[in-house]
Amino acid sequence: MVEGYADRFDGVDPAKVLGALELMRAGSLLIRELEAYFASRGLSQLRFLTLILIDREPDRTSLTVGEIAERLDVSRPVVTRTMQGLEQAGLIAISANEDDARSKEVSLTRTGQSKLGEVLPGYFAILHRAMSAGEA
Amino acid sequence: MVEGYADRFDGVDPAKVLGALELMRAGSLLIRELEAYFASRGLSQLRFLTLILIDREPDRTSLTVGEIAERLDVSRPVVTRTMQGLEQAGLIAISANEDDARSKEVSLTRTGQSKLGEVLPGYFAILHRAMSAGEA
DNA sequence: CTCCATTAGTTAGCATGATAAATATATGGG
DNA sequence: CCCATATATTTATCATGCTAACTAATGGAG
Repeated sequence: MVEGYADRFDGVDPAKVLGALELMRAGSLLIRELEAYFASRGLSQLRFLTLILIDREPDRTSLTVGEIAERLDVSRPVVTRTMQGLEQAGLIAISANEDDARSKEVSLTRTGQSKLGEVLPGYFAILHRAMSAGEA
Repeated sequence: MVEGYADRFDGVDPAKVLGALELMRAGSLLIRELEAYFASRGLSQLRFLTLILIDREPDRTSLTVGEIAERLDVSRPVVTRTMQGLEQAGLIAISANEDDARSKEVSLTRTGQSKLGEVLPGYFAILHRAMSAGEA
């Protein structure tokens, strides 16, 4: 279908257009697969990535809402909402920042650490398989 | 960051994991860029793809809600909602199917055809540029 | 012919992304 | 010291995807 259109525009290479469409498709499918995996374990991609991020932070055991938003490249309100869910699930603890009362520190609970360890192997397995199988 | 984890799981190739992460990242960025482009023209990806789909259908000038859902791989309720918006915007017309009163035929209006022609070059330009520049 | 399972579409409600505006705290110039 | 501005987070609202449940129409078995 693309060729019929692409012919009509200068400087457009149908192969590249198809590549871009394939990229979006493959990316979306992988994201969808991961969301399903996480959902079956009471998580979501963003919840999971938050846990990893705090776990892997060198020299510290907590991050602020703003830091999480920046590093995961999502808006702060989304992080706020996600943290509320994670706290209710007992996977993180939220405490005051001693130096700045505006800020909050988010750290993993033991439960959060366990959950992370429990979910990681499957996560990498899905990523690994995705690149071994379908993708171009 | 990936290596530190991947080492701990058998059969996981960090390069493939990184490739999968890059795939998701590139796909998401491209989708985001297209959504921004369409939003600036009163469309969305799904609205645009619907217009294209009807326009390119051979031998017919309309499609049903179900056909659109199936071909674009989205759920029917999403198509219903999207068609309501497109109809209000005057880009499509919805009429009864003579043979089956449950079904509806969605066709492009002149305005819809113009809008499509107006937006297509920019669309292909974005796809083309995405594959020429950033992607691995 | 009638009844019931199936099909087309819609409505209701949830999740997750965004932006704009509200709230609370910090901080620097006068 | 006080106010204006800036920063950290939250609240409110919107967009767009989903599934489940509802309505209306179809069509085949008996």
